[in-house]
Amino acid sequence: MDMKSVEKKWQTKWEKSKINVFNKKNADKKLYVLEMFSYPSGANLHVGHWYNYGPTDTYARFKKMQGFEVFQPMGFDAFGLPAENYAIKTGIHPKDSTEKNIATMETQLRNMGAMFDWTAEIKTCEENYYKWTQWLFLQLYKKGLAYRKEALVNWCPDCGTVLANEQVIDGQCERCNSVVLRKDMTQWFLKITDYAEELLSDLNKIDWPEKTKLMQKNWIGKSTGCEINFECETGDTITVFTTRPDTVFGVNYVVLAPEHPLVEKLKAAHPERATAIDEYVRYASEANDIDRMSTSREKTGTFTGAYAIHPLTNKQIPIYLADYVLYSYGTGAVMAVAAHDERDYAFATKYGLPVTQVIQKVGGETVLPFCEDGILVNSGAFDGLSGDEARDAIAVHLTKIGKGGKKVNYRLRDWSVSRQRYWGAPIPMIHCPACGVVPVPEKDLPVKLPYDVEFRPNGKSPLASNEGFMKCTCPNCGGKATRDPDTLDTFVCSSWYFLRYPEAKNDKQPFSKEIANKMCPVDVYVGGSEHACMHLLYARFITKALRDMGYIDFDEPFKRLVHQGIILGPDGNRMSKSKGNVVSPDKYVNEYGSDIFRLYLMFGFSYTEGGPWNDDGIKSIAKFVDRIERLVRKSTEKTTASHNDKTSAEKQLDYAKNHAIKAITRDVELFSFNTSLARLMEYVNAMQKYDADNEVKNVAFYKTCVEDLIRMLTPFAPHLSEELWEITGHKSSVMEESYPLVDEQALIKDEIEYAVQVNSKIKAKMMIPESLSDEDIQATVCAYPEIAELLEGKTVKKCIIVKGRLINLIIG
RNA sequence: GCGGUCGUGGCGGAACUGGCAGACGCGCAAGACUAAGGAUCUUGUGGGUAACUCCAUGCAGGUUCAAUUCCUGUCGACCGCACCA
Repeated sequence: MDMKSVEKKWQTKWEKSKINVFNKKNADKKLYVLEMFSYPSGANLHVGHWYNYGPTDTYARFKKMQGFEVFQPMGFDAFGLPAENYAIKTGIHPKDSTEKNIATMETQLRNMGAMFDWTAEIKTCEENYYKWTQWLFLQLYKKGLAYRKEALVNWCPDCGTVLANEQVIDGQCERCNSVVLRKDMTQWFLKITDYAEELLSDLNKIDWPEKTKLMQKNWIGKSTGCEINFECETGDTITVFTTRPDTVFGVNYVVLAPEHPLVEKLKAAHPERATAIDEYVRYASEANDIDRMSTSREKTGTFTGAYAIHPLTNKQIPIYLADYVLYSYGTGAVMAVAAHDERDYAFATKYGLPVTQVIQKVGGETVLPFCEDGILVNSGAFDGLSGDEARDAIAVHLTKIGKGGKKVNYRLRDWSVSRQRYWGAPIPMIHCPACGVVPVPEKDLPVKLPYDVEFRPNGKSPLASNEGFMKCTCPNCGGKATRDPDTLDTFVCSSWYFLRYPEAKNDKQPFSKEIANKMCPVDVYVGGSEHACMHLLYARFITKALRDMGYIDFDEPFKRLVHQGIILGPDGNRMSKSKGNVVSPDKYVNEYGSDIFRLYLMFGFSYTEGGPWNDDGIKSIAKFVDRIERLVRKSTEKTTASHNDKTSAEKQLDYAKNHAIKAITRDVELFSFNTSLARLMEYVNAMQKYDADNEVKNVAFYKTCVEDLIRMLTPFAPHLSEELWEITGHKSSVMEESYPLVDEQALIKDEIEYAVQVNSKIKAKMMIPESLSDEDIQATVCAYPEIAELLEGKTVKKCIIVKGRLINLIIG
């Protein structure tokens, strides 16, 4: 079969019949199947795209044949750094290169033959989309979920620009490998931390891979502990956070992060330490990410000269600065318990500070630092309590005396969304000298991204140098004002796109509440696991925020999530141009066609595992397809020899068919495409055997077997199946057929083969009638000559029967 | 360092809630049809052994009538987080 022309033929027919377009009339049976949209980076689809989209399309088609009204849209995550970097290198404008790439990728995606509903296409870089991304930002601002603050950003001194976190690889610039520095800049943040608890607890509600849920859980990083106040000699209070209030009697010193605001006051109170403090603060601020983040780095710090008062013992506690304490977590200050914390122990040992043991190991010698739970000692009234008891009792006591109390902290930080980059959605904010920060009125959206901009990096936002863009009037007072020169992180664009698809052309709203509630959440979302703590977390946050603002009624964007595995290069490494191990799908698609290529992707790998590319098997898939074609063509030949009853051969074939239907129906649901195809192959083998062995067939029965085969194959090889369906004399599309249902009757066998074990070793196999009771089975087995021989002179102590599988006789 | 996933033939990979390990396919071998076959079909194929049988799911133990599956330890690969108090 000439797959090229067959594919073209059916793609054209599908296009004409609008079979892939979602039919709103059937919305009550909707199933929203979504693949993560692509970034239009290169011109051609790579194996990863195919591996994501091909098998998922099979799932979608399968569900459609089961009667669901499937909505499977496709679009492009078109803003972002690669296009801009490419522009910096080549001078080709990001808009031009992106549009060109999209055009090519669209063609390739159409040639793939997936049932994407192209009427719902989205491109995030188009005005009719980013207008609503800006609208989203304004709603978050109104709700108090977007705010501005000074923060440290990644700064590449060689490129002279700010880098996104994703552009920093192991503390280095991904482009020039310079060590990235930290720089203070005023940035927009989204308050994802407001949703930390719900983002954590709602993980229980969603059908996602456990691994991904765990990654989000760790990323959110809830820790339950206690805040404790230390009165400082300056009259200020240092609040520390600890998960180990049970060790509070062992506090040897208090540590502030070098960025802590109290540092200035302490310095003023202790001029003799001013030089040392200044030096240390400078040292800490100059440390780059690699050094600062390394756990093996030697602890450093300096004494402030000041003391705090221990809230329970009233002892004087020295206050230190050290950069192993992070300003951005908790209160930016900790109580150091050298005896029971490895870091504090290392620091105390280095600076000759005392180490006070307050926890004793249960059953064994206590070796310091001892960081596990034990029994309290040297802790006044709390002596003898265990860890849990002590943590509770001490927290309660601290609350009573007003020196602290229980507290929950999260590791999750607010989401920094300002990018000093050109190719993104402009932040719809205006800076007015008189009124301050003023949001752009919604009626003025979109804030258009100008085309003529010098986007080569010079350390400032590219838009800042574009006067036409920057100059504006304040919507509040009408005076001269300037626009925010930054653009939004592209993850903002992709945090809500699934809401837009059902109404991609709506020019009045981003989406309507009614349709969003009907179409969403996404029923099955398929994409790579690398987005676990970025896109997938952001989308959950935005969904919850929109719900709280009353725009939608559901809590979670993606009900079920599946990650495809990664196809590696033939050498077992990740595909990369520099390694020269990139496999291009085009070569195979041209040679074998899109159906065979996707069949091979499904058959050759375990979908969620992926693995090294190997094309040995692709020919075998081509052979498999040939066999089916021959079988189908032969079945259409005129034959007069027929009979109407069901012989045992037909019963066997019927069994094989229904066995395959049952297994495939179960396995496709689990995204287990390789086993689904294995069952389909078994069925084809059974048909071949029947065809070869039976000159005289039950023609009517065989015809349904052939037609069911085509139906069963349709989601896996849609073009081929349409062609075969036509060959068997049908005028309609096979995609309008129902997926065959299991006839359970056909699966009932008169006799089942049992494995017979004696003392857990297999001794025989025998056929046993289905209907026998356990007693009868045992009697039958014991009477079987081979077994009876082994039983001679022994008694059967126990007989274990696993219905339909195995019998184990324990004798002695 | 912490957390997680995974180790099965020459290869890709199967094995539902513990129940006949190796489904399906590749490769390989033999045969058939052939002038020929890189086409097609048939048969065989975990390892050792002449055979009865024995040994096999990274390694070492344990639980069980029964372990690829559960538990403990250990080695290796991969992924995520990483001074989070």
